[in-house]
Amino acid sequence: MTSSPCYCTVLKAASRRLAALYDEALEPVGVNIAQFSLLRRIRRAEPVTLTELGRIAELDRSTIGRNTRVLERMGLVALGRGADHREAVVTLTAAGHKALDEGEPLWDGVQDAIEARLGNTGVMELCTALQDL
Amino acid sequence: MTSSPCYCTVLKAASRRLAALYDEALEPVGVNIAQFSLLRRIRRAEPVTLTELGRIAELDRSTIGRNTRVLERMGLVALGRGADHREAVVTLTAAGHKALDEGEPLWDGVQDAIEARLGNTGVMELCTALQDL
DNA sequence: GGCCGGTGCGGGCATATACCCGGACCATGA
DNA sequence: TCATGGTCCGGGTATATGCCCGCACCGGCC
Repeated sequence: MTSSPCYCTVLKAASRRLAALYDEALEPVGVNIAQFSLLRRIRRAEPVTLTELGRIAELDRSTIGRNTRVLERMGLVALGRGADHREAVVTLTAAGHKALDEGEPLWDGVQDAIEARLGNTGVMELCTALQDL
Repeated sequence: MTSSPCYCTVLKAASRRLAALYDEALEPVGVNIAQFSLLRRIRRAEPVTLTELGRIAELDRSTIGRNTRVLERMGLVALGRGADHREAVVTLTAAGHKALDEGEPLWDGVQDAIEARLGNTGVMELCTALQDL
């Protein structure tokens, strides 16, 4: 057997390269891909608690809390308390919706570029493999 | 067109899951997969400067500098100055070699598990796609 | 020999990420 | 009612990552 590459390292490197692509495209909107993705998840689940958001995004709850607070400082989301006073409830602000609307076409551009580079089968295979990981 | 998933987000999530796998396996050695991977790169290129290491690992030079300093604090690598007094030269310590030797079989185990899960074609397709990104 | 552009490093700043812990709150059972 | 266990959040700590800036050093050119 020839020595295989470290799948984790290869994945991380590709992840960083890809993130840089998206970040550059989203630069005019003032958010990075992690923030944009989080905004989209919030829009889909809104109103949503931090714990639920963490579950959806497969992120540690404390990570979600911190990332959400960054969006709050940016004025893109609002944090409030739910009926259950333990829960922190997240909702999008008008500026948050605007950022999503402005970012969407830019994001689409990157998605299209990637699909063009990998081809339909390539994309399909990639998604299948990532899902199995 | 059905809406496609954000390739970057999917990739990052898979990357985190995978890292957790490797980290758990390497736990007895006391290093995480990022550190283990960096140690392997150092062993392959040793003696090597930080800038060169960053180029190899596709990481920002300041990132490599910091990560290497963590390994230095752990006693796994030694940092010195080269003939060119601007350069910081990295070499493995005995403890660094030991960590690599101990980690290798654990790392192999995770690699094998992944190959078993994806199958030969799956792994091949994944690597091809990641390379093209 | 001294100036000057180029190169390499480290520090500052910001975000992303995870683990652990303590405090607040809720619901249930005694 | 109230004690108990479970849930949720936030803060502390540590690593990972990138960008920018200033400092030190090197080599070539005058």
